[in-house]
Amino acid sequence: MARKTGSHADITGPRVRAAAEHLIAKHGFAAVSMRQIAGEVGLQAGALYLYTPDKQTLLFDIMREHLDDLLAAWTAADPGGDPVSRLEAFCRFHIRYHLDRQDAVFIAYMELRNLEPENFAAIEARRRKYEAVLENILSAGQESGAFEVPDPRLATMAVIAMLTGVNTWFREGGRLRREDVEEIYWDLVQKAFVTR
Amino acid sequence: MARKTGSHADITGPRVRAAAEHLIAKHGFAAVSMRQIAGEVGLQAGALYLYTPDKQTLLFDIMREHLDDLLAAWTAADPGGDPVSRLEAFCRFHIRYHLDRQDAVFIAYMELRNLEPENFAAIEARRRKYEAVLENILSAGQESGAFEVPDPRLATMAVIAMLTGVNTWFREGGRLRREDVEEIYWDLVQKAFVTR
DNA sequence: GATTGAACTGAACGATTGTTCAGATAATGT
DNA sequence: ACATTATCTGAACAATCGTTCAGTTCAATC
Repeated sequence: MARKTGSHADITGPRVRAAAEHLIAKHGFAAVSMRQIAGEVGLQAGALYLYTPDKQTLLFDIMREHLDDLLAAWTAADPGGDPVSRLEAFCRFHIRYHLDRQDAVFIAYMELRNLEPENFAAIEARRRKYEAVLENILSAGQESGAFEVPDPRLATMAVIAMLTGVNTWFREGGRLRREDVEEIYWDLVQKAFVTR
Repeated sequence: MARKTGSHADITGPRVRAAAEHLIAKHGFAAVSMRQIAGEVGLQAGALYLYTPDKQTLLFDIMREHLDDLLAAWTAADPGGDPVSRLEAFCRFHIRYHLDRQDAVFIAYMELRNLEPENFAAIEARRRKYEAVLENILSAGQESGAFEVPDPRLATMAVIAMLTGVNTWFREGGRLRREDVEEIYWDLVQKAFVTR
């Protein structure tokens, strides 16, 4: 038997990607087998190779797409204008976007060491690009006098780590809603940097 | 051949632990084989089972010891007294201690999902104990009026994520010394919480 | 100097890994 | 109705996995 009614590559491809993303986020790249991924989609392992050249590329594509989407989404969300409102927009955007894609975020942070050197470099370049967004906002605010930022590079890493950390504890339906979290974190960031 | 001159379990045991810690931090638990660990120590894989009942326990012991040491070290470092100086001490302690044990920290954060449920619960309990330390300091400061902390639980997670994040970018011999990092982070935390 | 026992080797085990591929199937185009 | 082709199976591959264990070796003990 083969080819169930109405099944097509356009459907199976994304399903493979989604199953891989879910399983890798849950158990880790090295701990997930091609057979597990195939099983989740209802396929035999061999069929996966119609949709990816190998396991490594499957991981790389997940991470690359995540970071490309992230950069594109910020470009669309960036309000421009003064550093203060841009910083607020960035904080709220970062929390919201990352909470919406927990699996991909987790993978992009945890599986870096499973990337081959060439792929690692490609992912790191994109991450630095995203970090540069925040660093530029902080530096601009520092120069305009709107912020007091002793070390923009360090502050960038501190804020990103803090905001991304939300993913480790936030649970839907818990004590706080997303909007509450956004609000409190922005309050912290604003107290730490915005001049009064 | 077997048993090289002067080699004893008291020496080999810690060497196995150290090799495992180093390799797991670098490549991930699932990606490291018992043969690799043994090779790093100059043993055959079978010899490892004189020092650990199985691979899972090797991982668990590394994480458990790390968190037990962390809790003991804070107990020794806690200056007591007013919330402000305790918060400062905690921030500096956390950065210093984590920078000194990058491999163990990395493992304790990244390999949670490779723990069997029972072991996971034991590790999580210790982590919550450590988080409670900071939450208690923040709550005490909030009540005494020394701090303005809108949500102590969230603030705890935010600060720990921010401080632990240092490990992802700090490099010995880089632009900043450890003392500089301590200073700047404490400045951020103090601005965010301490009442003026 | 013989005996003991801790420390380790080396080979083996069944299971599982990523990947390949010839062949089977069913939807589509003619 | 037939041929084509995209899609998938099922079996096979060499390699590697964690773990076990009978046997070897050397240091300490008597």
